[in-house]
Amino acid sequence: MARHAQVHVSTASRALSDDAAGVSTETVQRVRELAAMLGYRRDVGAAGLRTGSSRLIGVLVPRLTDIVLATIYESIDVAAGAAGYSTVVANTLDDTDHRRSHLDAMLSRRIDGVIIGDSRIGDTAAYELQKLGVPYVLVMRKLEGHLSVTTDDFLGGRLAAEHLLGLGHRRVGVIAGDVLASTGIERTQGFRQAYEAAGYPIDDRYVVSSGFDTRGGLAAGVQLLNLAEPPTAIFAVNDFIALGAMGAVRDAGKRLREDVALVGYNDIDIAATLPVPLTSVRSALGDMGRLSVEALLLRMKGEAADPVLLPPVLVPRATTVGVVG
Amino acid sequence: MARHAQVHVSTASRALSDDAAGVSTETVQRVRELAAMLGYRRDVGAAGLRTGSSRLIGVLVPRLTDIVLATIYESIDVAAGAAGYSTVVANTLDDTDHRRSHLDAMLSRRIDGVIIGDSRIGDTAAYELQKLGVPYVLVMRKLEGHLSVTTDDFLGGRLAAEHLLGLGHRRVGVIAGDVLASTGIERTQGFRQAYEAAGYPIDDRYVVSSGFDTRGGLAAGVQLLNLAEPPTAIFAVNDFIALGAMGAVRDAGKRLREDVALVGYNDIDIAATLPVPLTSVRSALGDMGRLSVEALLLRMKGEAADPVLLPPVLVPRATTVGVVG
DNA sequence: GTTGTCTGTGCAATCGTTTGCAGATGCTCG
DNA sequence: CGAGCATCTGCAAACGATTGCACAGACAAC
Repeated sequence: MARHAQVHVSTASRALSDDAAGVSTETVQRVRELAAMLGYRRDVGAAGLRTGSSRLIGVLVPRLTDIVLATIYESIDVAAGAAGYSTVVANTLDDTDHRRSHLDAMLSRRIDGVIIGDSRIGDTAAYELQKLGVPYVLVMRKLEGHLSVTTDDFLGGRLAAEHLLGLGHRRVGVIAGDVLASTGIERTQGFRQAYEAAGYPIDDRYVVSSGFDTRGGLAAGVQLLNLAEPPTAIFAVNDFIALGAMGAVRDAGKRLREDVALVGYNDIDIAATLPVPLTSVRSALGDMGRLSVEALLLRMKGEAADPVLLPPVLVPRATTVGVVG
Repeated sequence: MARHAQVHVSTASRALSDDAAGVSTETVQRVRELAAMLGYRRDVGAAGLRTGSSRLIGVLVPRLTDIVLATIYESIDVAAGAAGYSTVVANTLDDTDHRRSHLDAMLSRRIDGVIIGDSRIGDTAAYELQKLGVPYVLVMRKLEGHLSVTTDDFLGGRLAAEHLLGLGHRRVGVIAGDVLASTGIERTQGFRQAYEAAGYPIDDRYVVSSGFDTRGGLAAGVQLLNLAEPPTAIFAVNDFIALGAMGAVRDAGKRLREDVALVGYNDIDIAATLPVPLTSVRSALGDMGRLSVEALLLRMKGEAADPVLLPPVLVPRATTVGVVG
């Protein structure tokens, strides 16, 4: 241990701490130099034992292979790092057992707070944390009664609907994602209500649920295109689903836009460079991550934080319009 | 603390430990029941303080938004979890400062081992860990003199070359990725050597480096297609680069396959469902993650582990062949 | 010269575990 | 019935840091 090196005992702790109050400048300097020379590293775990804070934030996501969540996690990690916290992330695969065991592991490490990115209707994780008194914030997906930082999914769905309505599409389909995730639910609701308000209510057969990945989009796309009167446009509640739907359109021998228009959601990087660039509703993923950390830090200080609802924007591309604006 | 609840003192520790030797079955049962009732959770950090093991494995990746690395990380986390370890992942963005600070944070948490997925030529992280005596394994990218688990990138490059040679392409371009990453280097070398062996050496102007993302692929693609005699086929050393190149082909008003054939690398999920499905060299990403954990666990036990070189397979699709086999 | 204030340092307890050692209890065997 | 042994439990010392408190010394004021 560095402290036993040359100098005194545990005055070193004070010397190495941020404010270093009550220690002579001279001593501080000497201790710090020695620490640097010896390659001394404070043991965060041991410090946490005493201070009660692990300086660790847990992040729950469905899957990191979903670029959307990976992007959010990246921004969370950056923001947390800037505040002096490390993050631990867990893939819960939208599965109760995985969530349980990962959350348990996090609590065993005396996590200081949790950012939940995988909540679903009926989910108990948030309630449990509430009961345990562990600060938490929901991100991306919301849940009634819990603080969340999300985009305005309802509005996003409406934007997609207005875009397609403006292009003259009357018979449209929706690939709605997970029926228990607020994102899929609200985007679908916003979309349907806009169509209904315009006088073209969408039949339930034209709304199919799916996984949030390419595979799910493919299957759902096939199902929609196999209807007796297939839709002339499809709204996919996320870009991966849209990519899968592209595969379905191709397999059905149809052309994107001319035969079937397609709108995705989130506007991930690759949407713009695809052979047929994808129209998508853009959400500010990085902001979401950053703001969720800010909200969590407030909660960890015991202060109140307000829910956040970021406004989405539709980016028109070749899957819906001929000439890109 | 649960132990002070009803029962004895720290016999509880023994009762809760895995083998529970030297404790009566009766006591074990009683303690465990009580622990369950009280929702007691062992503090891993405090235990680590005593035992010297944090049961934490650090993982260094360039970016999690790169699906390839996210996939590897997922499998690492699963394999580590099965062995009773948690993982912490860090985005180093292929940047020295980020790597330094993240590695420092990990060492401060007394990490038990590190899996390095972002090594580049000239990188010191591996040497530093070696010097500190912290077990580590390289994954995905190799580095001379360090244990690694990778796919046979040289062979993968050769497979791509043989495929294009077989289709009659003589003037080809390569988008080589990061010049300091072994993946890009070896895939490019394998590809070039196969072409050279076939009697069609590739001019340096037809080999351009790039970032490993869509953006980089787009820029490099534009550069290749702007050559006086543009290539009839392009080998991109990863699928995201290939996606970017697709954008370049589209922007140049050319058709995929007919005008410019395209081969990617890694065969990520979306490659198959694109409007024009992408020919790609598949590597067993999940296996790579799992095997890297196995190798690391061996090293952590002080045993020797052998380097692993997984064989890639080429999957032909519409960007190179008319009818998909 | 005594008292008081202030600054800088050291002491020791504490956080939640694990673990070597010793003590207690009950059993077996001679 | 006593010695010896096995089995179970408790004690206490670590692990590496933080922090309230007390103490030492310097200096000023009265």
